[in-house]
Amino acid sequence: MTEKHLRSLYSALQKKGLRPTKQRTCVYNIIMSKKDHPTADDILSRVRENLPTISLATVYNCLETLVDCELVRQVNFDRSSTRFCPNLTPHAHFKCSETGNIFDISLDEESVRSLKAVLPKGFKADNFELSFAGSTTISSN
Amino acid sequence: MTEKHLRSLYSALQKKGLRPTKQRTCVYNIIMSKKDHPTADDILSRVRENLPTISLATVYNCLETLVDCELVRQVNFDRSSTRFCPNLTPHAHFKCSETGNIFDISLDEESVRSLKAVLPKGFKADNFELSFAGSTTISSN
DNA sequence: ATCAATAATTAGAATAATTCCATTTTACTG
DNA sequence: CAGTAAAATGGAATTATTCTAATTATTGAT
Repeated sequence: MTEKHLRSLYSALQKKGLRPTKQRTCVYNIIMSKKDHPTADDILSRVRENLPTISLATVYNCLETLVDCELVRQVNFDRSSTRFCPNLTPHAHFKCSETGNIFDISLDEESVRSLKAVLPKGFKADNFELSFAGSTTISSN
Repeated sequence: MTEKHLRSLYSALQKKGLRPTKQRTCVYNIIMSKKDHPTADDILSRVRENLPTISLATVYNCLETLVDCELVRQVNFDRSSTRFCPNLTPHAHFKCSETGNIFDISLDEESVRSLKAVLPKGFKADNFELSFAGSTTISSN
């Protein structure tokens, strides 16, 4: 599993002529190893368990690279810090107003189609973001 | 028209025991008088044409009040400054990657229903945000 | 393997948007 | 119109992020 991820990472980096440094590898592994939505700060502290001297600037650099390579996704909720998401399948997000927990809501092809169908002629979307806020009885996933 | 807005403003404020100050009134009028998506800074400079001494902090305070009273809506695109939107009907946003222009995309009831239908059992949404980024042949509205 | 060239990391300073705070001003109530 | 509570103000503080200049690591060629 980590092997598979390593290969995706290396080939995606190579495609752009970027180097597979230990910082990039570690940041990527950390994100892939837990299906949540950590902030750059969260990632910094998780990564520091393996690379105690990594800097926040590097974490930001690595994250930017990984997002550019489409290996991870960026999620924003209002003005709070950007979160990062290992889930590359089409999905929406739900944020519980009480707990702050964030859930991935998977979208089937039909939903994605009907989503994009709201756009009138003349608009071509490269990407979309759909997020909900509310309450849930689900504790976590 | 401004008369109608004034009445909505006053009654919404009254409902919460808040005072209709000239700053709040002016910020509200400015937002309602142009169907775009200004930032707090944009609003500051527009409002200063009428109230030259208003401060940015007050603009932020007024905007917070207006959002709480559900008289205007807040829109966030990634990490850029929050924008404010006079359109209270259900709609999505489209941001043109080339020009930065933001368009309201109106949603009929059916679309809103199918949007909310993506939520599994156990999730109850108070609100949602749907935004697209891409390119468009439409210049502006 | 070694070296130069280039890319990446680092720490800390800088920036941008927003919020906080202490003081002054304003609006409502009696 | 006086007193009180709310709101406005200017500036400092905060938060998330980006920039900068110096150091270190990686890669490709010898």
